[in-house]
Amino acid sequence: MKVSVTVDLVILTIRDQELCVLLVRRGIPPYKGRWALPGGFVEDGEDLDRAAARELAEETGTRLRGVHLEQLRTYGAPRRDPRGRVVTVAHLALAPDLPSPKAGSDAAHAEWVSVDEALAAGPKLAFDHEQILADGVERARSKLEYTPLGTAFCPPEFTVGELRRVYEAVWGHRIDPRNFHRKVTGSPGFLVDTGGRTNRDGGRPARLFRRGDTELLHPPLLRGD
Amino acid sequence: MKVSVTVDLVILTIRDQELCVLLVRRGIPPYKGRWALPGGFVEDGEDLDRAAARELAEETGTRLRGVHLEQLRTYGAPRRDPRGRVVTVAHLALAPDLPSPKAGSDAAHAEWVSVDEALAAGPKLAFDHEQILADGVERARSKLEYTPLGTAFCPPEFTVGELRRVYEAVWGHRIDPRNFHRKVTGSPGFLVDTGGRTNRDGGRPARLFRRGDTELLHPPLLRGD
DNA sequence: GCAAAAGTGTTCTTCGTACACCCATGG
DNA sequence: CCATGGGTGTACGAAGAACACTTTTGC
Repeated sequence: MKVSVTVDLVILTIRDQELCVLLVRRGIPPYKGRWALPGGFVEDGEDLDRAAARELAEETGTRLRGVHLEQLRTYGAPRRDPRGRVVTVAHLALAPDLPSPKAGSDAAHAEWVSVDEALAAGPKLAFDHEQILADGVERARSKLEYTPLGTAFCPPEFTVGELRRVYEAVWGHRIDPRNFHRKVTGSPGFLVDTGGRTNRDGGRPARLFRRGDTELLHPPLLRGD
Repeated sequence: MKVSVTVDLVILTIRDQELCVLLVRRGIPPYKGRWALPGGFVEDGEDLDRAAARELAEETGTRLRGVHLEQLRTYGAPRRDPRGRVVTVAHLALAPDLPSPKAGSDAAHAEWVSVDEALAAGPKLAFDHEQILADGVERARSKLEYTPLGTAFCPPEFTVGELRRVYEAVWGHRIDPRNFHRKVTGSPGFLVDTGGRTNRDGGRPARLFRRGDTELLHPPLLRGD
């Protein structure tokens, strides 16, 4: 049996201290007028990860510098798309706060929406995208515990305070700044001190860091909620 | 673009203190004579999880009592199957030690193979099944840390010592029996004391337990390797 | 009695949490 | 001066690691 295969993207970022997802407004049926996750068909001869990267670049209008992209899960319920059998390989992307999609670009129809708002009661999202978004958010929350992926939400150079506010936005609660500082600076391979300083956050100037090369955190940060 | 979609299964169990995977010997090209993961095409109107459950039942010849089944990852490199574009949704199953596949049954061609042997150097497996198996084993190892899924390898009633030997087989190293005992019996919702006892393991009779209803372990067991 | 496995107690150390306190800037 | 955020020190308690020790069976 032959089916169509698409990739759908859960692209997360932090804007104004809130976890946000990139959504597009559907212009044609089915689900016309509803929000949907960006995505598209896998092309001939194209690997899944490659298709996801292509869609990500098209929708955000950026190169993939510093953006984390991974496969999330595949959704293939028989009637998830009323037009026919479509299996979608969902991917999760974590991106720094990108400039808003510009009018006139490919991504003009895309908008950042607060995750809380997108998942609020009521069928706001097309297809099974509410489930996909919820799975993506849960994956992101849990990956921040045992990987250094919080840095994927930050610009190339960032302060410990900025990184902490990322974790606070994703997990939805306050973290003790003193203990967080000790934890991340003491975790080998997590952060690299650039030697630079900034006072853009106010108060005493803070050290600037780049992400380190570790993939896993030992011991993990704890959500503690 | 239309493609074929299959489900492939990484079915793990413990036999003779070793982590084993169920493999089938391919009788037709491509990769004729090589080992492969069991699997098959997703049928019309069939959900992915349902297809995986059907294949699992067919290959093991058992109902799904106590067997854990979850989606693993999707593999869709353009040339992973020389016959054409095939995307496979791999699933991971953890099963208690099942009776050996009987001659004459659907699963007569299937055999339990040690994971170490299946992943040893040299191209023993068909397609990209070596990668899929490696991903499945890694998923299983890591899930045993923070979920009570070690019990999925055990019969309905089991002793703490039997459960410990499961962890030792999966992680490949010894665990202190005294600390392990305290850890699992003290973890709320992990184990339920049936009141029964057995001396099938020799030595002092051990309490028999059933799995509890928790899905997550707080705090996790640690691999510590 | 001896071997083997179950189960308990104790000690040491590591690590998370809470919070007092000092530092360096802007206004 | 004060407010704001950066960064360090310390004390308490929970949990992991190591291991001595007792219990209950089979042989």
